[in-house]
Amino acid sequence: MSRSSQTQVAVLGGLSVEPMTAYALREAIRDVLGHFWSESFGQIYPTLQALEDAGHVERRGGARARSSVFAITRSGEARLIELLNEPVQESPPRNGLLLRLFFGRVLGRDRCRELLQSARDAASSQLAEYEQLLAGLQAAEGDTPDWPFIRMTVLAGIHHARAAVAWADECLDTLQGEQ
Amino acid sequence: MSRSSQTQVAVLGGLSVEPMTAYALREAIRDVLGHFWSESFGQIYPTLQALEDAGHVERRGGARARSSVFAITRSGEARLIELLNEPVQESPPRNGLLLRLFFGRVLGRDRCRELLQSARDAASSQLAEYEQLLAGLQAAEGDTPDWPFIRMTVLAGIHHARAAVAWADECLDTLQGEQ
DNA sequence: TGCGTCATGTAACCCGTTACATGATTGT
DNA sequence: ACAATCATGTAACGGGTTACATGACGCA
Repeated sequence: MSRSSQTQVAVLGGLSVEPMTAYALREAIRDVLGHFWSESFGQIYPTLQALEDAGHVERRGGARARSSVFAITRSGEARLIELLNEPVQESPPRNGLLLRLFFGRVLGRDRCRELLQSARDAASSQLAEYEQLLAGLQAAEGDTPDWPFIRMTVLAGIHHARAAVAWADECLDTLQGEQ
Repeated sequence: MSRSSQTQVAVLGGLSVEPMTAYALREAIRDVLGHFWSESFGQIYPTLQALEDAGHVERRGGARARSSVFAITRSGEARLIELLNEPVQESPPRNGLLLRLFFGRVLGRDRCRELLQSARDAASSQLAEYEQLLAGLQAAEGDTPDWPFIRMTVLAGIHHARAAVAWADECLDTLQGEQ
């Protein structure tokens, strides 16, 4: 049951690290989970409201304060565990780059080469970014109990980026011929 | 300009291969582009209607026939090229598996291991599937001008699946310790 | 005095899926 | 005759983004 609110996972998870305002929560999600998750204000505020109504989070600093800090409650922690245990549901695939390449005959070889090259460049610089991030986080969080799990998410980015670079190179090779 | 209708690319692209009914188009998209793209009936029918109104496709077999075949027109081909040349816009990331792993401390080591193992299994069998698909397509389409481009999309799947397996293995290693 | 950032929310909109209603064709 | 599949569409709904409206606080 429970209507898919994966948003609740991000929100409750964020608050499980430390209490914060909705605004700070959004920044945390953007900055920390940004590589594999995103939420907008339009989702966060209503979700927090719903979670408060359900008693899963509590508002500190006055119900009508200009700046209210939210904290996760006991029942919120239980709810988070429940949600984390629900089966992972992935969204239908929609890869604009592959869609374009598939119709490459129509698009033209040159334009395909350009697309591949810029995909390669993007993946390559992202790879460098992730590697730096990993080193930085290792220094900052290396001792916390969260570290092994944080590391996994960055590793996923690294593996993915490496694969993208190798793929683009292989494709560029096959398009190398004249004409 | 032009509101993002990536759906139009899939539809016009499909019809650029050969004329077909809306129903067949949906099957083609599911079976052929399925690894990286998806469209539902609720998208395809209105899109075809809009494209017909714009003169980009034409309906053959009677306007009110029970089974009308759509064909791309000259202006539709131009439109397709135009759309293919628009910048690739990717949707915001939303990876449910990484979201769960990130909060692995809350989820628990055992459950994380399970998630990783089933992700590994899925990727591994997908890899085998892609490799078989590549061989099959090579035999069937190896001589067509579309082949190099079709191949690229399958290669992307292969690289991605291999990376997923390697990543899951690496993560499982770090979680191997007792406790 | 005024700018930038922190902060809270809402409303409009868009994209897309699911479910439903309907009926023709084909094979057994 | 009937079941399965081909075929066409629509309506309801849900999830999510963007843009907008509003205002406090700190600082230069």
